[in-house]
Amino acid sequence: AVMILRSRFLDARRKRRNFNKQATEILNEYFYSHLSNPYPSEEAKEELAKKCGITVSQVSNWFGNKRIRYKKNIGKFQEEANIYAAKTAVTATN
Amino acid sequence: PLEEPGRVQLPFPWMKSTKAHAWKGQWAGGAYAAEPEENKRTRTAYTRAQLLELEKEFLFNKYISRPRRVELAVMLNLTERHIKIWFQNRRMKWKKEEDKKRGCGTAVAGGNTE
DNA sequence: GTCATTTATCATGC
DNA sequence: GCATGATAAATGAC
Repeated sequence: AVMILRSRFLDARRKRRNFNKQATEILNEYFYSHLSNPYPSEEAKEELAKKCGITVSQVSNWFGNKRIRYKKNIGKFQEEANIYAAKTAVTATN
Repeated sequence: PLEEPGRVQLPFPWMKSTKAHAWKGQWAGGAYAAEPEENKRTRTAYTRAQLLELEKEFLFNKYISRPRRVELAVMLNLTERHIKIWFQNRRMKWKKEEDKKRGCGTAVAGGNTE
């Protein structure tokens, strides 16, 4: 009689698996090189999805989570930001 | 010579809370002051019974009429706004599910011969 | 109305 | 024990 509790219980919904490191690299690279406006267009999302081997929805999820978590605690991401900032700075000088 | 070489990323507009509640001093020169616990966005936790009724209704009608919405609001002890928004979100979810089902059998992108 | 997004919350990974 | 991806209310642009 208790089974009906927890509407989200045995749903196949929240099966999460972490993205592989390379995908995360690509997403972070885009995020930090567009920090002034980290809102990829639909086309950009498709391209990112392809490069990362994930779906467009997953790309949207990632950016949504990243934006909210970043702005909620900028300090926490400072180190990460510097790493990727340095990475993209190389290509910027050319 | 006080400029940071590593450069602190500027507080860009998107980092500001969309609701005027979270930030006070804005960004004047990089310093910002967070307003404490003003008001958090509340997220209503629908009960199982409420969700069951809403789903049942959605099975009949993807769009709910105004009179029916009033009726349902009373029956479920929710506001009309709650129900309106629930149906909007539910339609979006439904569409996503349909798109997923469709994409399987028929031709994937690449677009031609059609 | 749709729809991308914000936000809180959930479930899992590790 | 938090980091992280997914889901679902709630918001706002259009």
